[in-house]
Amino acid sequence: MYQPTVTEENYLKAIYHLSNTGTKSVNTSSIATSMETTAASVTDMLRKLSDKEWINYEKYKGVKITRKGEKVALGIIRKHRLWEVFLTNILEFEWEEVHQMAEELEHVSSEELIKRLDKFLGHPKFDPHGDPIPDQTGKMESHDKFNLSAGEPGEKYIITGVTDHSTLFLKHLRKYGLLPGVTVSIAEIMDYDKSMLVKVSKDKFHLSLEVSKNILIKKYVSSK
Amino acid sequence: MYQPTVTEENYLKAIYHLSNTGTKSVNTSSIATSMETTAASVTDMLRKLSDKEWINYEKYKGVKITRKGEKVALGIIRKHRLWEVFLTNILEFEWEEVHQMAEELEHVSSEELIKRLDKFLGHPKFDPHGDPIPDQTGKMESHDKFNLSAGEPGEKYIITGVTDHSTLFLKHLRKYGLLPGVTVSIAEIMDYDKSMLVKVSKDKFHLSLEVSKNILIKKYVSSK
DNA sequence: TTATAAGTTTAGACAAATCTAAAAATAGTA
DNA sequence: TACTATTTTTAGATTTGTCTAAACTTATAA
Repeated sequence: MYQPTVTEENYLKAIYHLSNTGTKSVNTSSIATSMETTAASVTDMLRKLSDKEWINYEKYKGVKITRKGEKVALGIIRKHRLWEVFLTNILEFEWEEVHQMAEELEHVSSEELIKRLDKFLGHPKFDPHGDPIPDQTGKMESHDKFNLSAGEPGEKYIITGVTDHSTLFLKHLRKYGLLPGVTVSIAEIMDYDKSMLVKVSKDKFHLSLEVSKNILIKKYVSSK
Repeated sequence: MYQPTVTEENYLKAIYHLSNTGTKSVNTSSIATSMETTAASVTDMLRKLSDKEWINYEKYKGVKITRKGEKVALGIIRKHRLWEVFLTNILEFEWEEVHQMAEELEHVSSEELIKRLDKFLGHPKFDPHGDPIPDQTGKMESHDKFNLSAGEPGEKYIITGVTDHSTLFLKHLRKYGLLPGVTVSIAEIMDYDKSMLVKVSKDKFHLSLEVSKNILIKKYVSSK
């Protein structure tokens, strides 16, 4: 068993996310893009990760994360999301401010620290952006989320998360009060540009497709 | 203005501590010892730190930290000690467990994070080991501490800190309940080996010189 | 005051993570 | 199918922080 370096942890996290989010296969250039580095650097790192059995890698054939690698990635993601909860709930940061800090805090190594932090925070199941927090074994909730852009006029939904985590987008949503847990109902969808009119408590907003595509929702059901 | 690397931060912290704690000048080998590295590595680093104006360094002449360097060091020490308070007071770690975790947390860069952590903790003036926490400008309390080994029989003192921060020593002290804030009175000092009999609330303990030398105290004065 | 010891610096090398430029392999298309 | 474009890998360098071994300074002592 090897102890991953900070860089290796970041690569594994990126590969994990690309494996689970994107539709296309995880190739060298997609990793390079997400890590903001060159394809050559990625190739070097893939060999290292493969040597340590965190990924299966064959030259020119792309990458598949192993069970071991997934365990490392989920550990980092767990830390990241727990620290995000700490930063918003305890230190009262806004949800768009916490990502960068959590990127650093996630690499603090102590397992006992994260165990106690989890307990202190009351074992939260979701981070401030609605992303599920893996438990110590790597398991996490994943209620069937779908895009607000796929919602239907007249229906009521609860916001459960976002797919764009950029500061700019999160700030934009907060302006409308469109946060996880909030109830929205779709008043109208425009045929022309697929933009929609939504009702949030007493306010009505016009959301572009660009925006609605990046909001995750679940069906509204009264009582829980 | 440069942004120090983690390694540079650790060197500056070590140099700051050697400048303020030890009696002898800060030379290459003392830094090497405290950083657990070789003299050659230290020489390389001293040139870098000097280039960035965090120290004044002349070959073969030793090192003096600059105002700028001191500011960096005090920033790290502030973070370290605030995180130690967080780990003991909020996450309920024991005082001998927190040092290693704080060594990692101190390098998390956000100034705003540390500002909010400080506020959340109630602007503590001392860490769990009794060491003063610098404020944002680098100022800190420094009430005239002295060694328990220099105390006098019949006198009453309050423990204010320790000079040995090792886990082993801290665990040892906790066994006796010898923590910062606790009142001790010296019942007797043995001529032969300078060991002492001390009273802590209702218990009496025998402390070797080795131990009493590493406990910091101040005179007891009733009411504050 | 000269010899030796102790401490410090230089020289040269290495590992990790990165880069650019060139070569090789794969994919897309006429 | 064969040519071209895209993607990926290799080769060779660079930077940071480290090392060992040798050379050099300063301190100590006969």
